[in-house]
Amino acid sequence: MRYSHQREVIREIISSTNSHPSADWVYVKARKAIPNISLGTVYRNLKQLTDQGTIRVIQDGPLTRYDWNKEPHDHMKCTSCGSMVDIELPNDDLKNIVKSQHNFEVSDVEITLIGKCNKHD
Amino acid sequence: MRYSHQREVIREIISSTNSHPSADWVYVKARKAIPNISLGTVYRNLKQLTDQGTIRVIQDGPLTRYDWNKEPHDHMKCTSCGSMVDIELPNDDLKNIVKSQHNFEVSDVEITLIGKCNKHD
DNA sequence: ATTAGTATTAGTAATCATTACTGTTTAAAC
DNA sequence: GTTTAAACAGTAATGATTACTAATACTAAT
Repeated sequence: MRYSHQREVIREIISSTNSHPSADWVYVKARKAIPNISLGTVYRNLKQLTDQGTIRVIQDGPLTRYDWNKEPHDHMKCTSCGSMVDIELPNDDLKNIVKSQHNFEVSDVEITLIGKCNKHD
Repeated sequence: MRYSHQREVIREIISSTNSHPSADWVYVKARKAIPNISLGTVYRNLKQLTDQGTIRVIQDGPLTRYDWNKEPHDHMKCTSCGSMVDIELPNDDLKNIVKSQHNFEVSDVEITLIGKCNKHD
């Protein structure tokens, strides 16, 4: 893939946060570096970066978010503050269950825990 | 909530399938019973049925689907045929991990297994 | 360094799913 | 039957995403 300044800026924006930003959030940030960048450019590059495995997509209900952390991990979503936090959970047991009981070959496990984080005790 | 023929038809359509249909799929089906039913009516009633707990929403990537099965359960999504199949998985271990390690009070656990189902060996 | 070729861009229009609005219809309480 | 508010059909509006197009800018070959 050919170098582009816009893509590099977008990649850096996503790499610099743990907040799993949406396309629009990236767009607002990107405009501070490149004021006339186009929203279409943001979407196109997010797709390219996803396709080449540089970032990954996570789905938060109907909202699409992006994540630089490609290590296998899951998420906790807080219903009070809306934040989505990374967490590592074991899932070998789950894989084995579906493999043995349903003959379903698992390539990926997505776990989201919904609840209240420790800020809202 | 007041009775409505439209809502009853929509509820029956969802209850009659395990395919976790989208709003549009329900709309197409509903028009066979009520040819001039409005898409807005479908959405409004899907929301009402969800709010009153008669059906539940499941998120398939950016696509919103509906499910009559309110028992706690998870889903297997086949990357070959796109089907989404119900499965019951234990998740007490996961709840305990996040409770003890992150002080995160879990109200709901959503697990989606992505892979190939037994039709595509 | 210049050129040529093509990927990428900005800007805008189009699409898709969903929600909001508005005047009309209808369930159901009196 | 009359009344009243909820629900409706039809349509417009919204928000996220994708598609289009002419101009721009990397990059490899000259």
